[in-house]
Amino acid sequence: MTAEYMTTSVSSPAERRRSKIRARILSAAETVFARDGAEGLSIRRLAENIDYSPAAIYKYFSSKDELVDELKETFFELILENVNRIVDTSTPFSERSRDCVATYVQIATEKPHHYAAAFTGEAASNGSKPVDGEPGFEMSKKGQAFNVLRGMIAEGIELGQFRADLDPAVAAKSLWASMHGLAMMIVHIPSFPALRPDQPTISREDFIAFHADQAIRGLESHHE
Amino acid sequence: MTAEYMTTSVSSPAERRRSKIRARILSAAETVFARDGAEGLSIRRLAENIDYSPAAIYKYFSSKDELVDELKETFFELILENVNRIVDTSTPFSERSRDCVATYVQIATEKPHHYAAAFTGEAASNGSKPVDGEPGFEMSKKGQAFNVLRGMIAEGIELGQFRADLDPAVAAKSLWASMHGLAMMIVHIPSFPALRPDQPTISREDFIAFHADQAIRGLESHHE
DNA sequence: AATTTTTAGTGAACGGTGTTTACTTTTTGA
DNA sequence: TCAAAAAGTAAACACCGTTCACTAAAAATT
Repeated sequence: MTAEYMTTSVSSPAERRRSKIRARILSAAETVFARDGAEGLSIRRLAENIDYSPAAIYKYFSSKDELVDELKETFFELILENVNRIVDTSTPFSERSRDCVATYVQIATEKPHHYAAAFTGEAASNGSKPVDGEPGFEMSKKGQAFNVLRGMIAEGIELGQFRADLDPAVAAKSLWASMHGLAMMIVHIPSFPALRPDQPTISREDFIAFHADQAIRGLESHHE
Repeated sequence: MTAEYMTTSVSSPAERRRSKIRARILSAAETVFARDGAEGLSIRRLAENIDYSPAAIYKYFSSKDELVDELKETFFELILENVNRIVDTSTPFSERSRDCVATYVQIATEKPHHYAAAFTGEAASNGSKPVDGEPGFEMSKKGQAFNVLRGMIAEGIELGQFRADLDPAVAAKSLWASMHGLAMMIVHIPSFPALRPDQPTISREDFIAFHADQAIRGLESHHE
């Protein structure tokens, strides 16, 4: 019992083979998902794509939800990476903070199905599993992204650029909600910021910048 | 052909009977929908509730989507009514504008399934029917609600409370997106503004007020 | 090396969905 | 009264996620 961990090296050939197939399933799923979203991804069609029987998928994933959850987590990894890249630059704070939130929206725009699914699946899975010994929100990629945002706001307060009476955690949630709203709008209304397919409004890029600016303005203190 | 409209009074008994049944279907659907949302509402269970065969529904609605669309439109009617009630009060503008957007979020919170469905179904139906002679966005309840918001911002600009360089239409969309984000957060994360079922954050009501204040601040001009 | 045990993979089925088709019954209008 | 239109239905179609009983292959144990 003591030397149990010596039975295999860090991963046996069998384990490596297994996770290779898992990855192949995920990869095929990712392709379909990016094109057709969560509803368009069916276990049956997925199985057909990789020449397996539908039941075979269940040897690697306990449910479709679990499979999709992995795609979502990978997506949040992508967001986190990109946001961190902005945070770590040395551009002036006011510019950097605006870039940071705009980038968040930008990525959501590029993978709309991922973004929509990442937030619309929550209720079902969150309500039914309050498993107490879980990894926990703080360590999930989503949680990490939130912490980056909160840190940024704390920095702004220290610099005197943001109002001193702000609670960074509350302000971060508010700012996040604001960006989330724009992301969702773009995801669900393809022509946004145009309300109809036809004409006249500013470009999406400019709108994102405006919205980010607007949200950051709300946090700023006004000393002149 | 000229006196066609005299064939019946404004509505024949047959027509009244028909729309009564239609209303009965919608009413039963509304009940299920409020409890279980769009996915939980099935034509088959609905038919069972009102002692009809599933196929019978299709004599009144051409698809499930059309049925759900009517529920959504009614919901937007509710939002519009409530927002208008605030707009028409004579409280000071800065308070009134905050109340207005907070009310929007409040109603979304009270009927989460309606709100979520109203925005998550859009892409599919919007992309495939650019019927050019349509009723049009401007006259839909959603469109009217937007116009109210834009009008409010225009008023703020005239009063000198909001920045003069704002485009009311753009600012309205940004403000709307901001409120939409909070509404969606609350809808999909039941514990929001708490990120986890357990502890410590401000009350939801206070958070909504904070968020509304934050968004309006972004619009304000700073004269002192 | 032989044998047991575990794992990978499958076909068929269960219960569910939205929707269509062919059919019967009822209601309506001339 | 009688043809036409509308209301209503049972049965089927084509999907869906998931489970079950089963076989074939690989791994582990003796």
